[in-house]
Amino acid sequence: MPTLESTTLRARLKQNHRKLTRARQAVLDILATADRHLTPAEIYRQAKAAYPHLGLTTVYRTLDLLTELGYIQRVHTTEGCHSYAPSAQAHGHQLICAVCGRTEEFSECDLAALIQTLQHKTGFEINVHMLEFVGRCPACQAKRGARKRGRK
Amino acid sequence: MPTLESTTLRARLKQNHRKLTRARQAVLDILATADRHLTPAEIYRQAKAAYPHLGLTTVYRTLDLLTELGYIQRVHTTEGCHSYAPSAQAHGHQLICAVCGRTEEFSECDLAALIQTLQHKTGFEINVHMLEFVGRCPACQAKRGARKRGRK
DNA sequence: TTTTAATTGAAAATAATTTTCAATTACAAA
DNA sequence: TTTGTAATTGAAAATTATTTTCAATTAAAA
Repeated sequence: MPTLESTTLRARLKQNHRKLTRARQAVLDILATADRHLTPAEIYRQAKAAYPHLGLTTVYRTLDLLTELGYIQRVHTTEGCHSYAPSAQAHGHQLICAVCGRTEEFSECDLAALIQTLQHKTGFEINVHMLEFVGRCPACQAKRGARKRGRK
Repeated sequence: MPTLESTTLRARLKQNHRKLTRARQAVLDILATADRHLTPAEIYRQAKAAYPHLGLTTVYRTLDLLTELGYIQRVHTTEGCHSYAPSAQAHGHQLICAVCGRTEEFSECDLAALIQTLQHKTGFEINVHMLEFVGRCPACQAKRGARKRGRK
């Protein structure tokens, strides 16, 4: 189970003859402490504050790398899939707050029975699944009061 | 439950003071008969064959419209979310073939228990969920023989 | 028909992402 | 430590995807 800690990452990189550079470190630091999903542009802006020499191209490249290694993952929303969040667990399921964008991971998902049924019914061989829940985090519920109140 | 049939669509559009134009019809026809997810560019190319006057801008606009009305839906894959498939069912869960891109819908998904548990554990209020399975459709399994054979 | 608001497509504008390439840097080996 | 080298970088250019603008057209209500 990969974490965003850099000692672990350094070792993982070494295996692949890759380096832990200041640029990568800066991108990593932002995502490691983020509790919401961030777009490449947001990550760039924040990481550049800590390491002003950073370029946007490198952010894109680093995001690809960290995704490949499983340290982070893309977050899908109804609008699109242009932001990233750390993936602490291997499984990578997400709870996403529609109000503030905060993401939280969970790993328990008992889909085995459903997968069995679907494989039988459709003949598909199922290898991967993606499961995300969207709603409101506790903080955002508190902020705006009870559901359905104050429409628009 | 909306279908891609145009009489139904015409009525839906009329409610909103909108028109069923030849351009919209052309886009619709492509998606209605598609059994795999298609990008805006692919839809444009195919629909233009039937209606050469069609413009790409209109394809984008029509995709937005049909999505709003629930006739089609965006398909999310690990690479991105830039393609669309008809959504016959209200619920909109998908089975996606990683080889040929074919999509099939299913509606049964018993997530109630999981949602309960997660709401309890995390305090999130869950409103929406997205569930997709990726694997190989029957045809693609047949084509390449048993799993794991012929690596690369 | 006639009228009118909705819709269109071409072109331009914008936004997002990738490629190119010479300069720099992390790190293994001496 | 220094040194050699492959990996990495950032700026700029190129590419791709999407949206906006706007005058002309069209579907459908009257």
